[in-house]
Amino acid sequence: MRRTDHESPRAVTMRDVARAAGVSVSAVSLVLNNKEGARIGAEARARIQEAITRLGYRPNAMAKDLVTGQSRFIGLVADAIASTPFAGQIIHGAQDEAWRHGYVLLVANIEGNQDAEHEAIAMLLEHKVRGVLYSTWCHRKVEVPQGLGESDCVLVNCYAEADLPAVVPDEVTGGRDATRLLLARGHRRVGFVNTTTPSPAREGRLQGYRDALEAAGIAFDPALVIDAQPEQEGGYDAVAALLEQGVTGVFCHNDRVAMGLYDGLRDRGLTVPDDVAVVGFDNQEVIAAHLRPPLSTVALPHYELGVAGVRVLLGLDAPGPDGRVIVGCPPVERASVGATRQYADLVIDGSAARRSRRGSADRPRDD
Amino acid sequence: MRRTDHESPRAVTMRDVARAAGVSVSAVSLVLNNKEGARIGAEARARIQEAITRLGYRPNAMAKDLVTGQSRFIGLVADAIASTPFAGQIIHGAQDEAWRHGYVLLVANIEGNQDAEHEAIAMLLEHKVRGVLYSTWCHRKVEVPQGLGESDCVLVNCYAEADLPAVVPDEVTGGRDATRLLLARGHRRVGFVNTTTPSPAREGRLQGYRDALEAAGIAFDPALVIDAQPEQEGGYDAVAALLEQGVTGVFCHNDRVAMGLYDGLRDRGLTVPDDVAVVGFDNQEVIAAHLRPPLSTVALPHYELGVAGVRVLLGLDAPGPDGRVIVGCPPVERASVGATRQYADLVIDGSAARRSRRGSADRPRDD
DNA sequence: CTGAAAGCGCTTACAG
DNA sequence: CTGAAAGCGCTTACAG
Repeated sequence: MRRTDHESPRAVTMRDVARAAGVSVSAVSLVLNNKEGARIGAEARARIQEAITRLGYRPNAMAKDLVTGQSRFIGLVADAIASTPFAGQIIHGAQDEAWRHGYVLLVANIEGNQDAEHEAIAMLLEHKVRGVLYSTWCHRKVEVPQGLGESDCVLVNCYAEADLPAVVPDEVTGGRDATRLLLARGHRRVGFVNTTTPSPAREGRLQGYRDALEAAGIAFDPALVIDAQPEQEGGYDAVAALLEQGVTGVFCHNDRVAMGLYDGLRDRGLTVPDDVAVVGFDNQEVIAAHLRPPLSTVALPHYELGVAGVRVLLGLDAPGPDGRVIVGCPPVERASVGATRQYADLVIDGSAARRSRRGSADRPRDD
Repeated sequence: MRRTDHESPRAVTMRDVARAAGVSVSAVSLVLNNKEGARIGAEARARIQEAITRLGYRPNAMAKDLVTGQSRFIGLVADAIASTPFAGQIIHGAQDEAWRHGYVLLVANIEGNQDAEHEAIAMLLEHKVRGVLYSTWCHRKVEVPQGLGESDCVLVNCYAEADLPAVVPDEVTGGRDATRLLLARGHRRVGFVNTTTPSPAREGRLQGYRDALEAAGIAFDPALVIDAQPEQEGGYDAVAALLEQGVTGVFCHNDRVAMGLYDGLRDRGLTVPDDVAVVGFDNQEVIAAHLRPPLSTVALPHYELGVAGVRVLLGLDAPGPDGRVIVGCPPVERASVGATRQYADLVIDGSAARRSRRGSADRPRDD
């Protein structure tokens, strides 16, 4: 078993390189950061390069940060990295964007632990992070912890009383587009299985549902809205009430609810989409893409939320006057609403999300 | 909108504290790290404390690391943080354990991007990490990238030709325990839907299945083993062949396959567990805990893999002579095998996993 | 065109 | 019991 000696013989430093190349450390620093002004002789340059590779020199990022007075860290506090893939997508987006600008992510996971949160924030602050992204896996209102005021801070997938920039998904437009997926197939009695949990998702998606109905000239019927726990069990249990109302299409608060609904319908010998068309929310791939039939849904743009969070933090994007950046939730059409008009899943890339973010910027709400 | 000034007026430093308290910086450093030998007067100590809180002083971790010559970073390279919750659980475990020892996780996500991998490793090395955990979401053999040799390195949920310590799940015992869940209910014709993908999971779980049958005195029948793609679709498609063989219980390569199997059985009017009992693998909560009926399965110990990775890296745990640390996969019993003998899910905590890791240490295999 | 020197914020012997 | 000094590995004016 190879055991790398970590009482290493001493790391190779810039001075070693300088000595090996027969130049000063300043010269090495200059070519390393290939500074414009630096006029270093071609052969000196070559000797330096050679020494660097021969000695296997690696710059010391911390020494560099120390002297330049600013670290290249961005802190990311996440509340549930282990329970859902959602936090992972935020991290992925944040990291890609941070990297693009020479920053590195310092991730602190807070699995509902208050003490860990304090510790985590202290840790980030002691590393003199450029700023911190405070993120939640589920869109909600948060109490921003103390110490965060000492640093730049952007909220991601959450918002607060405090006057902090917040990047959040566009629940209203998402709910509207989900409903439209059904209306476009001619469904007129469209049920909505909402969550029982008060949240921006609950209020926003309901608003979107109502907006879509209104735009289609369909009167809102409260009897078609069923509150249920936002899991498979909730969807399953909602089936009876929905069928009683004679719905032909159902918009579910999330994909898990839709999965339960599928089971309930099947138990009654009904099929999707012929008897009842179904649309979910979240685009949780492991479920939505693999139900029978695959589930039409609306994607939560976690990756884009992470990207946008970093951009706001670095001052590359500015939030609206209300301090919000609203990111669109792109619809993903699959077979659960009938023959798809387009067979490929809608592409969810940066440009698409950015487009929808702008498109919905005039509609900042959902709290 | 509050915009924290990041051209900050200059961070408060130890010298500021020293000046404010009327002592030397050494004195401040001493009380800050409450060094044993340090004899600082009680009142000086008090003045220092007061100055620290009044000025809101935060130590600079990077300066500290620089002078002590060792950083408190542990690097974690993950290959798919965004696609599954699995990587998140590894990160969670690694972070908890790292934190416990005063280390902080520097996470680098590699979503299948070779270039990003090189960049990421360079980044970690330049931060002079104490070592790096190279992890995959799916247990497999990997090619360890170049630069990693420059640092201590532990493989997590993967292994390599190279002579590196590897922390991996116990696929064999997992497969055996999953099969036992069915045998214990009296099933004698037990099918196994394995994956088509060659992998330690494929070979190990099959071995476990065979071991369990043998221990129960049941002859292995190759016709009962169906290879299928490891997703819902694979499970659904396997139903016909399984029923043809007259199975009464099925062990599925993973929970997603089990989910597809449920659908296939239901389409034929069969019920779980009365007509066919089902067991999965992975314990992917969002699915397993919410199927109808909830799915018995075997948990992949991602959290514990992360913990163990850090422990091996820090030299707190030693791998076996073959360089492996094998972590157990605890069975989680739910209703899909019939009335549960114990109603609560088996607890998957550190001690349990550690126990099973030891318990299976004499059984290092699966490649 | 290149080198010597100061300094980033700390810690740790070493003097007093 | 406490302070002055050197040094961690860098960068950046500033001299030659």
